[in-house]
Amino acid sequence: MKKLDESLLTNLPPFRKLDRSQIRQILDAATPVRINAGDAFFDQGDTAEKFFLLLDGHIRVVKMTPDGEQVIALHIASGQLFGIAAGLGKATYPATSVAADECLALYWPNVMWDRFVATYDGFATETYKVVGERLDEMNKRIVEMATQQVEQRVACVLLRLINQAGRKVPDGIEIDFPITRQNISDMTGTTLHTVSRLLSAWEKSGIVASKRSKVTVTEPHQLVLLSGATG
Amino acid sequence: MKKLDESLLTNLPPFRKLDRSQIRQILDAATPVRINAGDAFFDQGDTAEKFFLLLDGHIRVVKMTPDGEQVIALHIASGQLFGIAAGLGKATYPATSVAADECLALYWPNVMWDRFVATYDGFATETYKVVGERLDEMNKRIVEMATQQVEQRVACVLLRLINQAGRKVPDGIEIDFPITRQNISDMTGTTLHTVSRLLSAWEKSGIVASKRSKVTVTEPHQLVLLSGATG
DNA sequence: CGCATGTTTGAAATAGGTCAAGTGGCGTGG
DNA sequence: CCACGCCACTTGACCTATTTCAAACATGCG
Repeated sequence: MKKLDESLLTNLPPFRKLDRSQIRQILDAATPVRINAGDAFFDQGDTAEKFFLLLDGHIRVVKMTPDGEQVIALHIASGQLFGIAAGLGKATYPATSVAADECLALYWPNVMWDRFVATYDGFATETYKVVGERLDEMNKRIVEMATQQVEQRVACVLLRLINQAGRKVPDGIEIDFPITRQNISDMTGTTLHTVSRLLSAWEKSGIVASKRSKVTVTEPHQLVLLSGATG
Repeated sequence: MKKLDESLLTNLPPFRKLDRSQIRQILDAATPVRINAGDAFFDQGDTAEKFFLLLDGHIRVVKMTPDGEQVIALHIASGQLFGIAAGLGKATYPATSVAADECLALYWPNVMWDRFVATYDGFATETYKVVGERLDEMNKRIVEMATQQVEQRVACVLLRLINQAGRKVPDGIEIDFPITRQNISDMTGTTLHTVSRLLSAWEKSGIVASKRSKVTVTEPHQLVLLSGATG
């Protein structure tokens, strides 16, 4: 196995305060994994034995209900830690991590978690900051689901996605990974039919453009208006 | 100010591993506060300068939307830390903490947070375990809101409440703090009318009994059935 | 080229929200 | 101690956003 390049980690929040030799140590302890779109790094309920860092690609964090329905709790973009059950005192992963596109990640065994926290200055702080942000995001979703109509929720989700995984293209901002109407409905607690109708309508008004599994927002501002300005 | 009794903290998770002298130190650094039902320890958006431990009473964690609607994110029972923005790298409190009944709490200035984490063994671990549990709970709520109908959501909330703050009474399990239909609707993303209709119906079937601002579940098992078994 | 997967769209059905009106307990102040 | 007013609660009637059902229609991969 060839050595991983140190530049992979240098600029990521959890490792920002570390020097080259520390990063070297961390990398030498890491195992790389690559998975295809649609596959999972781990499943909900699996014993949590490792924690991960996503280097490339996008992950959908999916929860399954007992009766088979699924809900997408959030997305993870490259550069972020995930599967950190270890850090939160959990024995099993609370959700499944499905690759939205081809993904490359590193992982470490859980025993390293405490070591990282103890040894590397800033690792704990930066990490729990990320946890705080996820808490916030989930909070916002709860509020949205509780107070807003479907149209606004879908608008919010698209805005959030272009913020987290948007790529500038000539005619607007494109969501940088494959995403279906069904996916969007799993994020908003609605049906693919309703999402389809909404996107069709928005496409007619020139707010979005979409192909199969691909969405581009052409008029973000219009979408903000539709979203009820909650973000 | 008279000295606080050490037994207050001895059996709470964050302090479980500490000895008497350590607990003494912690208590000596704490300030007690008492607030009335309906008042708030802090408001959403306030600069986060302290973190709290609830000794007695029940708190509603409330988020306000820009347009004045409110959503109850979760409840906090006595013995739990709250307002721990500090530990998650946040500069302001993300929600308002309203007392559901008369509340007694201790607080410490934020600077103590890092000290606690560094000095007291087990404090960080136990605390982040609590964060993990809240994440879980929020997750569950998101899934519920996304997949279940109002009736099931309300059933779930009642079950959760009797778990977290239930008190055995002759005719069932009572929620140990005042709670209105409006409160329940703020927790489930519905209207007080719908909640009222549901409770009326359940009261007719003998599943619950309720007075003004008081709910008792008489047939928890029936409620589990109605909840769709997600919990 | 054909199948699987994703998408569109109409029509019918409904859960639950909105509107409106009224009841009843309870604490306060006279 | 009583009456007043507030606040929580209830209930009916109506209305509509969204889901459900059903049926085609694209698109792209093997």
